[in-house]
Order: sequence, then structure tokens, then C-alpha cells
Amino acid sequence: MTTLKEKPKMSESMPSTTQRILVVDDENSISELISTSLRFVGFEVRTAASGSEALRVAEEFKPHALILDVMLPDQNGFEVCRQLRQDGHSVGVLFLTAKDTVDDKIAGLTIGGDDYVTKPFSLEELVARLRALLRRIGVIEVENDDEKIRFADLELDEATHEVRRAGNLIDLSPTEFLLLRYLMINADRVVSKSQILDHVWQYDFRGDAGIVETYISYLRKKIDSYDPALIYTVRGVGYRLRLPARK
Amino acid sequence: MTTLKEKPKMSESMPSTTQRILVVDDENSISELISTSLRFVGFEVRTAASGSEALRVAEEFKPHALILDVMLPDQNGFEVCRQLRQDGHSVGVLFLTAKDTVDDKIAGLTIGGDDYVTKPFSLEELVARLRALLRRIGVIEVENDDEKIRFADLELDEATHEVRRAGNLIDLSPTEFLLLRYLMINADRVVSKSQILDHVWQYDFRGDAGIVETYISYLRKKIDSYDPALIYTVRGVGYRLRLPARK
DNA sequence: CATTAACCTGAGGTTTTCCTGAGAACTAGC
DNA sequence: GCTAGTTCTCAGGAAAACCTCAGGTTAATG
Repeated sequence: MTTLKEKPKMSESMPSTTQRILVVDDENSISELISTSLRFVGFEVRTAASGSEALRVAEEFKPHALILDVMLPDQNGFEVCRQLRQDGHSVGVLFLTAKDTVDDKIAGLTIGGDDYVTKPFSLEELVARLRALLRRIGVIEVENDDEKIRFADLELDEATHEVRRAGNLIDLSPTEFLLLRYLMINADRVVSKSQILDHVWQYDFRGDAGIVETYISYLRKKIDSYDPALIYTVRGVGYRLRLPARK
Repeated sequence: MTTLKEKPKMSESMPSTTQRILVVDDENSISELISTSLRFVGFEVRTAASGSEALRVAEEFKPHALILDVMLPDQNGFEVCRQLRQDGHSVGVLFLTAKDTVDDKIAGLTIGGDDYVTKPFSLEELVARLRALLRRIGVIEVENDDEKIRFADLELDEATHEVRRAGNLIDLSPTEFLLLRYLMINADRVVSKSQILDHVWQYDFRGDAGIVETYISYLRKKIDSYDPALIYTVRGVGYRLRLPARK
């Protein structure tokens, strides 16, 4: 996969050299899901299905970061991480963990710039976390180092999770935040409800697209109580974040 | 379905090298319908009737994109897609799914550059979606990356679904949008009502061609309220989008 | 110029899509 | 384990879109 077309707005986050990400998970469907997504947003991706394979691939691929399941067939993710670092690789790690894994165990192990995401995750969140991680460990060099997305008088800060409209702080729930983020990244383009569902909701969500309508409704109440409204419905197609039509 | 009689005169969207599309569907009528249409608009097409055949053909055909039914005799479309990608093919996939499959099976279909279209579809929509997909995954490299079709002072934007006449925003329903799009693609050429029916309406539409008249009427009210009128009736033949005859 | 076929368009009924409020189920933090 | 916030389902209502039909208009034809 070559160029990315989805995010022309995020010029600053496009690095000069493509970042290499190694995805390690024994569930094939998961590593496919992740790698497809990452490739699409412009990363170079390799996958591995076990700890030993991961170490082998890392040797020659020299990834900037790993997305690493903690539960692997041969050894656990932390062990893989330890060995990698021992071999002198300075690499960021985004751990994948099951929801019910004991948190304190993880917390202790995600030292340095590392982070973790619980399964099932949403793609939006995974990518956002990965970007944040790369930024922290200095792989992405940003000239203006504020991690903000802007559209019109909307401002969304990835680092602080703050959202402002015309300067006013707006309190959003996690899902609302992700949804708005997705709309802002795709500002001015129509995104369908299924696209939204696939990117914003957890990958195992089995409900129907009606929930998107509900959350759009929530968002409108919070961010479109200001003038002008920014969230438009394109009937039969999806939603679109845009400035009022120039008539 | 009547025969296609037009010439591919789609100047800008004709790439230097022809794009290869693999159509995978076990219903012969469907894959015939699609492949005929795609060939006609300038793609190179192969077909396969099963997942295993698809993988075999893909191996040597190396398609830029797949049109892939999710319901296949041997294995489902996701599996085919997964295997293809695992083998390192970077290929876009446009899934075909039954309308009522929408609920739980659809999940994950729009990740990466992928997309899906529900059966029964309209050919116009299918081709438009396919083009959008190829653009997203970077197969079609466009110099000016706005996805717009123009004719005279008419402008139709695929990404935002906006239509303007002389700069004025015009609100169209989905069907009106597809119809106008079809007329614009075939600008200056007469298209018959049955051609329109075959391309714009879903392939299982069983009504008569009278509905085309109705929708032409709707369109005229919206876009030909401006001067000059652009939609001409060619009595006994069809309709034609054109500039006024210079006398 | 009368006749006829083709076309236009308004009216109205049906279906689909969307919005939103209410409330149940779940979760996190205290 | 209680409370508040969050997530999700559901269903009623409203609006938009879709389609049929029929009467009026226009153009071709003899």
C-alpha cells in the first residue's frame, strides 16, 4: 500500500522516513486487522505470530515500535520486550492485553514511553496511542509539538484529551471524543456510519449502526449548540464535518 | 440489461496503465454484469467463482483491487481477503454483501482502504465506489487530488457529495446525485432511458422507465433553474447533457 | 391539421432514513 | 457497594426519498 489519502490535514505527523511497526499477535485476524489499518495510514508493517518469531523479524526489520500482545504461545510479551531491549534495540512498545488482565502488573511493566491498550480496542484509539508513543520516544519529530487537531473553531488536544469550541472547554465521554476525532481527521469528507463503526467502536461490537446516530446526537448537543453547526448529515451516505456552505 | 453502447471517453480517470480488477462471485449473472461494466469503462477484468479460484487467479493476475462477494461456496470473502493480504498482496477490496447481512457480518469491512456495497447495487454506485477505493489506496495517482467531475458550470464532488451550479450549492437526493453523475460522465452523449435505468437504479428494479422521466424532471427543477438549461431531451432516444447549440 | 406517441410534471401514498428521548445495563471511582 | 457517568437498545415521530399514476403538453407523422 502506498500513499495515504485519508489524512491530508495531518501534515505534521507525516515523517520524512516511513515508520516501521512490528505487530505481534498469535490471532491471525487481529494482526491482519491491525496491519491493514496501519499500512493504510502510512506505516510500514511486518507481523509475527510468536515471541521467537518477533525477535527474529525485529533483528532485520528494526522497527521503530512494536504492537505486542502480552499473551503469546511461547513466551509472554514482557519477556520479548526485555530481550529486545537487552539486545540494544531502542524501541517503543504498545502492549495489547485482555480486559481482565491484572492492571497493576501491566502498569509496572509499561515503563518509559511504553503504553498499553486493552482488547477489544477501537482502531482509532490504537492508532492514536501508537502515534502518541512514537512522539514520546522521539521518532516523530514535530516542529510545533502540540498534539492538536483543529477544524474551524474546534480544537481537540490528543495529549490532554481536551476539546474546545470557540475557546470553551467541552466535556466529552471517551466515545464521543473518539467519534469527534474521527470526524475531524476526515474533515470535509463524508464518512459512512459503517466506517465510523469500524474505526471508532471496538472491533467486536455487534450492534447496529443506530448507535452512531445516537452518538452523533450527543455530539451535536455538546459541540453544535454553538453557531454555526459543523456536523452535517448526508442522507443515505453518512456524516460530514464542514463549515456552513458558501452559498 | 441492455447492451452498452458508449465509448470510454473518461479522459482524466484513464490511467497510464490499465487497472486490473478481479471479480469474485458465484452467481454468474452478477459477475457477468459487473465485469462487462468494468471492462467497458476501461478496466482489465478477470472473474472467479469461488474463494480458492480467486486465490489462484490473483496469484498470476495480480489485481489492483478485488470485488468480492462475502458469500462464496467454499470459504467466505473475509477469509479470501485475509489470505491474499497474508501472502503480501496489497490489494483493495470492495465487498459485496446482501442487504440483510448488514447487521453483524459487516463489521470490519471498511478498515484500510476497503469498502462495501450491498446487493442489489446500482452499477454507477459500484464503479464510483471502486474508483474511490483505487484512489484511496493510491493506485490511481491523480495530479489534482480533488475528486470532482465538471461540465460547463456544473461541479460534482464525490468526496463531499456536493453539487454546484455556477458556484451555487444544490441539494440532491442520492438517486438524483447518481443520475446527474451518470449524465455528467456521459456528457454530450445521448443516453437512453434503459441505459440510465441499468446504471443508476439497482439491478433488480422492476418498475418501468417512467421513473427516469420523473427524476429527470426533479433534476431539471434543481439544476436547470439556472441558465442555460443543460439537460436536453432527444425524443425517442434519451437524454443528453450539453451546452446550448451554437446556432 | 388531426392523430398519436412520447414526454413532462404534479399529486399523493408508501417506504426508508434519521433524530432523539427514555430507560436498562454496565462500569469506574469513591 | 453506592453513585454518577457512560454505553447501548429501543421505539415513536418527523422528514426525506422513492415510486406510481394520470392528466397535460409537446413533437412527429401522415
